[in-house]
Amino acid sequence: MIGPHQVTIKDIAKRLKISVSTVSRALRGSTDISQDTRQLVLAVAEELQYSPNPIALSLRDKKTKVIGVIVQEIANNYCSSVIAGIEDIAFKMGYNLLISQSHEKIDLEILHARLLASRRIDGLLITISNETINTDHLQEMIDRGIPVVMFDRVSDALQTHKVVVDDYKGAFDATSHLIEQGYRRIAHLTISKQLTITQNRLNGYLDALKAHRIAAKKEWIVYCDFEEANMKNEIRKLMLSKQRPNALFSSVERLSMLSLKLLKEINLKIPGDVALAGYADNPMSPYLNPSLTSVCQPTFSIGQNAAELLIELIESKKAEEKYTTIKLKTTLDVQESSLRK
Amino acid sequence: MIGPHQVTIKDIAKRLKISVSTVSRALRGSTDISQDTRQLVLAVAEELQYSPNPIALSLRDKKTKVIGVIVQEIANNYCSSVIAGIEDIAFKMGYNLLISQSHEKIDLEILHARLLASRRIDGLLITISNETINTDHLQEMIDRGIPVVMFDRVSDALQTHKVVVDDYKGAFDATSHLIEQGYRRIAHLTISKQLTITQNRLNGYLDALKAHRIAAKKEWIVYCDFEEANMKNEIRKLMLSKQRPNALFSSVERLSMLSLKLLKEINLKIPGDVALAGYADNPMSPYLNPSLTSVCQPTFSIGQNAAELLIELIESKKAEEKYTTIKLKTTLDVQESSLRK
DNA sequence: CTCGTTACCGGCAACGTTTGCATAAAATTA
DNA sequence: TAATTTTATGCAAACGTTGCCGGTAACGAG
Repeated sequence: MIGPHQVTIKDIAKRLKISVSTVSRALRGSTDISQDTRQLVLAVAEELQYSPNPIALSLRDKKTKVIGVIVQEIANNYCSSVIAGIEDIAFKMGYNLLISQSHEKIDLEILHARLLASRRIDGLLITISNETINTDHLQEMIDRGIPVVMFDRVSDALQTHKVVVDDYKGAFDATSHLIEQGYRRIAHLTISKQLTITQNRLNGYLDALKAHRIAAKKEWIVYCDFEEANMKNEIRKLMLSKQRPNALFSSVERLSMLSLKLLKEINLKIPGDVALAGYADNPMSPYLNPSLTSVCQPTFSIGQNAAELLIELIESKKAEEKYTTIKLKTTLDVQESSLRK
Repeated sequence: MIGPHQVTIKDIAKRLKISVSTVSRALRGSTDISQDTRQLVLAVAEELQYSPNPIALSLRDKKTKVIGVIVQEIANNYCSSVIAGIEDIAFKMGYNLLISQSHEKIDLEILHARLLASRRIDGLLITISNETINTDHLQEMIDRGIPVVMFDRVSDALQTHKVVVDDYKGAFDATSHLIEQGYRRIAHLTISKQLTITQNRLNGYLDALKAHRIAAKKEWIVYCDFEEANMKNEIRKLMLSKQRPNALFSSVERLSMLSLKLLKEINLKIPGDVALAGYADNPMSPYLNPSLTSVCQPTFSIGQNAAELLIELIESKKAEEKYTTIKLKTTLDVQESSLRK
């Protein structure tokens, strides 16, 4: 086994009996150097398989070429697909990714933000946890000079670039579709009240009802937390109530999937007894039983856009005075679960 | 906006008019310091929100507390779930993750390995691409002092810790199950010949046939590459042949899913015309139409085990002389797609 | 009163790299 | 040939941190 010594600029210098500064200049192509020595240095560097130590560079330049990413769960179709989009751009621009999970907990989100900051990341991409109301920890990042770009679950409280989808329209279209298929007793399954994203989806749902002169019912707007047991309970309670709805529109993938599971468990026919439509990012949705009508998000593109905005922010020295919010389109993939009864 | 100056040990020293070494000692709890100054330093550190610069530490200690991970695709149920397991352990042990994708290309795999090495990662976790035969690039890592642990797709060529599932048994059980359900004309869909993992699965399939005195047919062992079009073509060719099989056992998730899609497209009933069983890591498999009989892998646990082995390797100074291979169990989840005809 | 011990603290070097400044040699000009 | 410019190189500092070495008081013992 060869010694694990990483070859440095000093090794090259020693070998050629010249100074490290000369080697450095030769390597980075300064004009201030003779052709002869440049060739020599390059040759030895090649021979020794020299690669510059980014740690040393980081210490000097206070740039790490690393982007932090905080998501709720890596093992989640939406998140992993967005990350793939982020990685696509980051790799092309010479950045690496440091990925952390908040597991939907504000405490973990804050902890990881601090941890990433202490790692001296150049910028942060984040979709906030469902517990997150206060965004001081993110403002703190920005104040420390670490730009932040939000995607998916964003917060109005924070002034920065954001990448979202048109949540309102996605919900409006899905609900309208259910109505057009003849369903008028439509319930809405959703999560935490404080997220902008779920508020927008709720509004899309409500406005679609209103547009078709259907009165909304308070009992049919069901808030769940992220526990699977709780979600199932809420859905069960709703579906066993006297005045039960004949269609469900769910605002997040987990609720869409759990509805499908639970309705089968309690022997309700889909769409015979209850129609189903919801946000979902599972590529297998069209192959479920029944195939699931879903609002599809351009996840890869969301990641790409967010990464591009962030890197722009990182590399432009001047402080940004104008922040933009990119709003991408969703598509409604109509399948069996929402067809006319 | 506050200046983006990161507070250092020097700031504390200057504030208290003491030397940096004293501050350092106070911070890291050396006994060689008076209680008074220690308290003072701690107080100022708290007030200034000091956090040690890991870059500087890395430069000194040649340890980055960063683990590199190379997978084929992040946006893949198997990979993202393994990564979640890795992250679980890594976080607890104070490590961060640098994640790269090979996209099933050996060139990208080599490139990313080198890139991660130049980032001075403390260790590497990898599942190799389907193009990877030669593992010199990984041996190179080990020679440079960066321990490597392989998971899922491992290589016999490399001497190191490995974490796999019992591929042979998973395939044997699934094939046996199909036979017991009355199917005897069973084809096997798989990918690149050179992967140990697919070889083992192939052997499990073959031995299950042999155990039931069924002759294997060469034409029914179908190798596909990773192009969706190619996969579909191969399956179509197989299913439109004169002597077509009445059951398919696929060795990877993508093939399982694509079979299901394609068979529906060409109007073959599952399991009426063709039964289906295969490796799959999609939590929604039981809710597909038809629900899919699948070999399930303990993905999260694979990640945890791999991370534990790697960190052990990193933190034990002594060179390892014995490498272990952890083999985890799979479970066969029987669903509609493989039921008796 | 002197010597040795102890407790506490500062200085310096090192990790790998870049860069401004100084300097020597070479080339150019007067 | 002397003066000046150009070219090529070396030196040292800096980034933030730790560890070794050395030094200075205060203190107790003889």
